[in-house]
Amino acid sequence: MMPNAARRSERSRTAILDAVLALLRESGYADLTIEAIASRAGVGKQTIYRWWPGRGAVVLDALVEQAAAAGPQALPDTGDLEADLRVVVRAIVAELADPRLSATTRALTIETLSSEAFADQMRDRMLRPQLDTVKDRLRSAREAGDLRPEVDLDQAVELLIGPMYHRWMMRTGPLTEEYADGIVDLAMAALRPGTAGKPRPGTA
Amino acid sequence: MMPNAARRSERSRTAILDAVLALLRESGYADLTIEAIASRAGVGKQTIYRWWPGRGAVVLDALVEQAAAAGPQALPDTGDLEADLRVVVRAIVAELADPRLSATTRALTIETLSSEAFADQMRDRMLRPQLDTVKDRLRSAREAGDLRPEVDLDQAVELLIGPMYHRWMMRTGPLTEEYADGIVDLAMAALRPGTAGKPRPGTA
Amino acid sequence: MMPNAARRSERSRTAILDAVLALLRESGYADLTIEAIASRAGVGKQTIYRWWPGRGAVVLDALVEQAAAAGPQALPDTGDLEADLRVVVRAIVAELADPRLSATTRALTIETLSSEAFADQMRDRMLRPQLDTVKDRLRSAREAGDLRPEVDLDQAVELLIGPMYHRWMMRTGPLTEEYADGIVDLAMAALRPGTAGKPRPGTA
Amino acid sequence: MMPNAARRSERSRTAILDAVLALLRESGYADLTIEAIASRAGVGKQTIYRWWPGRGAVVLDALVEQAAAAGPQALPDTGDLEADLRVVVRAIVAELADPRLSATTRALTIETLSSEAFADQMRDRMLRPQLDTVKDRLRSAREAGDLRPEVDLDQAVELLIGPMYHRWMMRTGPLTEEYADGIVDLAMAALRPGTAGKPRPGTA
DNA sequence: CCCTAAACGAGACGGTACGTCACGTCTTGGT
DNA sequence: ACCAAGACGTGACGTACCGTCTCGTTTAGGG
Repeated sequence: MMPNAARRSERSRTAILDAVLALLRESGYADLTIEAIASRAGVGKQTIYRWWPGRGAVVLDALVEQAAAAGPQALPDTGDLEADLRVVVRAIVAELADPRLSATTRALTIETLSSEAFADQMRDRMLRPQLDTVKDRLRSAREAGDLRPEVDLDQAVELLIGPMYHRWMMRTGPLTEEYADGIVDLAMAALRPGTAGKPRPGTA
Repeated sequence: MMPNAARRSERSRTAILDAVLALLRESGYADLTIEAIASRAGVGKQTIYRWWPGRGAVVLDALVEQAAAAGPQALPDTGDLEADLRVVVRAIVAELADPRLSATTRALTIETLSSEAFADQMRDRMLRPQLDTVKDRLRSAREAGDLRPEVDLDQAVELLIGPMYHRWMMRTGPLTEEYADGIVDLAMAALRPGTAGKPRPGTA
Repeated sequence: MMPNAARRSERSRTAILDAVLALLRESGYADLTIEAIASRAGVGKQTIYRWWPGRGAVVLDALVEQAAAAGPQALPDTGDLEADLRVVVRAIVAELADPRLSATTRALTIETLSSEAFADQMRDRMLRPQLDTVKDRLRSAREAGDLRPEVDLDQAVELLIGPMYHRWMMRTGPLTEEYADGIVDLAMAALRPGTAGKPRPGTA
Repeated sequence: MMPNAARRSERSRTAILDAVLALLRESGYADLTIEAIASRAGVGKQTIYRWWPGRGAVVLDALVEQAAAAGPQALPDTGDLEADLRVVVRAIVAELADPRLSATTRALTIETLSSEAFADQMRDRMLRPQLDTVKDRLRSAREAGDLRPEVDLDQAVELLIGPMYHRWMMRTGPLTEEYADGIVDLAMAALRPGTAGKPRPGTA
């Protein structure tokens, strides 16, 4: 019933994942059918269904593989938090602004919205590693006293990331370097210690 | 070639949009086929294809109609910016946390990611009106001196909205009232005047 | 309920019948839809349905009109039966051999096979007049003693006509002048008096 | 592009042809849709379209199969040509007179008139085998001296068959046993040797 | 000569069937 | 045994016409 993973053909596995990346690049997620993958990979459809539950899973594997091949991208830690964040945020904005590069992100997001099971996989295998690099940098900043100690690090990461993705998805504005810097400015204002976290009782 | 809108049957239009809402409620976006809509509405498929280019467009119309029927929801302006924002943000978080309510948002987001044409429609007809209510509140806050005057209002809105949507989509954490308040705290810290905008040269 | 024939638009009637003939000539019976006729004639579909029960009836009217316009074609009566028959048979074979001319016959035959009501109309309004000219010639031949008196004239006509139509429909052989003459030879052998009608009792 | 006939499912093929025959029996050719066949056969539409170009072709196969199953019907050769022909002609007339039996012939004739490709198939696979049995009998009659040697056998066959089909299609008269005998009488008069083939110069 | 009821063009409508596409499963050699 | 190849049942797609049903707009005859 369950296939024997030991006998799995590495040739097929690689051909399939390569085909997925090629087709994503060429035609976009909407035209990415299982039959197209099988045909492009020179593989039987059953060989795909044997090892993956569906389209989303194959795509995720393909992209994780791709990310792994690119090697782990570390975050600079120059001691200057704002400068370091500027680097990441600019990089992400640049990637989202490039239709070629963001096509895969688009695909993953669609699948994430379509399937809870996929969403969990996606989060743990693709997203979390990326977010954690930022989170680690913020943690070291907190230890250095560059961060208000009471802020939740996860929320802080999302404060940086969320607005960019929102603008990218909804096309509510340009994705430029100036925009990236604006994001960092706002985020730094929110995170920098100097400001009283909650001067609520009697401000005005 | 182009159908004559003057002769359009209001009965059919209404039946179709109602059917879409009913089916969305009952079965979700994945099971929402044109044939199911036509059948449920007691309408020929051609009548759908005559007036809408595809599934996404019908759904968008249905939801816009629904939103319009609910009447324009204004934002409170009590004079206390933070309190007012807390109301909206909590409301949005609550809606996203409810699987029933957020199903349609999920559908629209998928369609937005799938089609540029749809994305533009979606932005202008659904999203912008909602974002503008927040933007208006921020503008009045700026005039009241409750906002650093140099912040871009669009970026400020996205600073509030983006993180929530990101967490909702990527399931990176709980969508609770505490979380909503955390968002508002961070955003207020970023926007509140007291803080120097860019104390970059020589941080502390 | 029933339309008032007195108010009927002659312009429309003519345009419709002309459109039928034009479309039959250009595209054949299979592509002859009511919508195509209406569009070509610059007429509303309802105007067709108001005056005719269906496609077959319009086509029949169009072809009857066409035949009437061509005027009544008489059969020669030179006194030489065989020669006279040769003229008709050759003419019919020539018409059937021409794809252009036989297209309408093809259309009528299809409709005849499809609808009994149409078959009766077709027989009485198109076919009978043609067959009767042959039958009349045979009758005068009988009176002249050129025909075995006991043969049934209807069967005799069909003996001439039937084989041609069969070969035309089923494409069992060429439709040439030699073939036409062969038909006439056989038929004359069957009809000519000299032969004993039924020499059955003791022939061999 | 072309399906691999070796992998074809015999089960499906049989179910489809059986469904065609059943539906033809029950509802006639006009109601015989591909969807009805697929549904009745418990088969996907694509399985029909994979192996046949259209409705006519499936029907032809079904009827050829049916005819083959019934076994090859030979023609009697009692030595008495007229008696033997009377048997076939009466049988054909009887079949044409029965609306149930002739419905399929009607269907095939419509399709034959509609498509040249079908016409060729129809002729070679259904009609020719039937006509050849008659032709064979006539050939043996010629060798026995019961036939004028100069008559073309194909024309002779059509002389027998054509009139019947014409009367059946055009409903120009009753299809009775008397009629069948009349056909045979006329045909025998045309074919029997005693008569001079062409006494044309100087008739009498 | 005008008025009004009809017939008209246009085409939207609820349907049915079309022929195609991709799904996920099943089957058949081949290696 | 796993594989490529691809046939299979399923179901939705978007299109073409069906015959019916409004819509204004001619248009022709009876007052």
